[in-house]
Amino acid sequence: MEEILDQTDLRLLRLLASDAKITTKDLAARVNLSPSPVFERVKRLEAGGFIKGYIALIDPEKLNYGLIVFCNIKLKHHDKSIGHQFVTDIMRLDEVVECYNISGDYDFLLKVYAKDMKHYQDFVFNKLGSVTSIGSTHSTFVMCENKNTYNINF
Amino acid sequence: MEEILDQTDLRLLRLLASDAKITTKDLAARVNLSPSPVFERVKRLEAGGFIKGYIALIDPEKLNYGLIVFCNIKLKHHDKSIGHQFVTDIMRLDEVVECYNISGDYDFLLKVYAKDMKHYQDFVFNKLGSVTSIGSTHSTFVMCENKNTYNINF
DNA sequence: CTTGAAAAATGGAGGGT
DNA sequence: ACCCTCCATTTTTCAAG
Repeated sequence: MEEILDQTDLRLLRLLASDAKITTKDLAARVNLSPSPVFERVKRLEAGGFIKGYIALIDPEKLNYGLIVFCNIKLKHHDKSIGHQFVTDIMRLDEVVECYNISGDYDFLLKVYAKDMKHYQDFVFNKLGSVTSIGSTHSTFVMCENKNTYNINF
Repeated sequence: MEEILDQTDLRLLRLLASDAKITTKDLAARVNLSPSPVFERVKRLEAGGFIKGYIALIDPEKLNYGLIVFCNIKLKHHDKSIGHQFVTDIMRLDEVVECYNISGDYDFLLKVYAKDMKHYQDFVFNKLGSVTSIGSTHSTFVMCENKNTYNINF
């Protein structure tokens, strides 16, 4: 697999990044090629890992998940097994949509979706509360999501 | 538009949330229906705003964007026009993929993708540096992305 | 919801520059 | 190596019941 992308490949990635449902035919028209080479290029981009997958974006608010919280977490100790156990425990929690190991005062940053403050309180007390590797937490509440592109802008 | 979803609708949303390319035929098999009603349900979910769109997930690392930074921002002043100007300015920056108005010590939280530390430094000095509404910033660097589901888990 | 059928897209064969 | 033009197969899409 040759890992060099030309400008056409990049344009295809940008088009697919904003609309996974665009047809090969339309893609072809946008990059001034016929469908066949475009089809092959897209397959190459998929096989090469440039495209990790195609997903539908679901509106959380429509499903009554209106609250986004960034939850900073400090572990009790910093050995490898505790960190691994924490990640394993966190992976199971549906409310947690993202988890990052971070620099700074805290060890992990979670992005959490909750229905409301009551739900979030329940999440912190009952779910995070039973993750024994956690030392302390600090929650930052989102008042407004101003921008989310879901992909890098390259 | 009836805003009540049954279990079949929820299953369709979950299936599409993880794979936008699944065919109506396969969807139908998964929910034990024929393609036609599934097709109609999906159109209803799209029209009703439950599905906001379909996107390809691009691997940032493959495009040499290996650095994720959460950048906390404090504004100089807190009037409406300054906040609005800040959001407008931030929307233009390609490196910023997400922007949230948050509670706590800082006013905004940005998720930023950069090629490397040098690129991020340039972003902070040259791009954020020219956004005059910014008072101060605090950067948190991601060492490892442990989880990202890209959607709520409902 | 089902059947059924027209319109469109996919995915590949074969050939050209 | 890359692209094109067909074309069979599959899928989408929308009637009518």
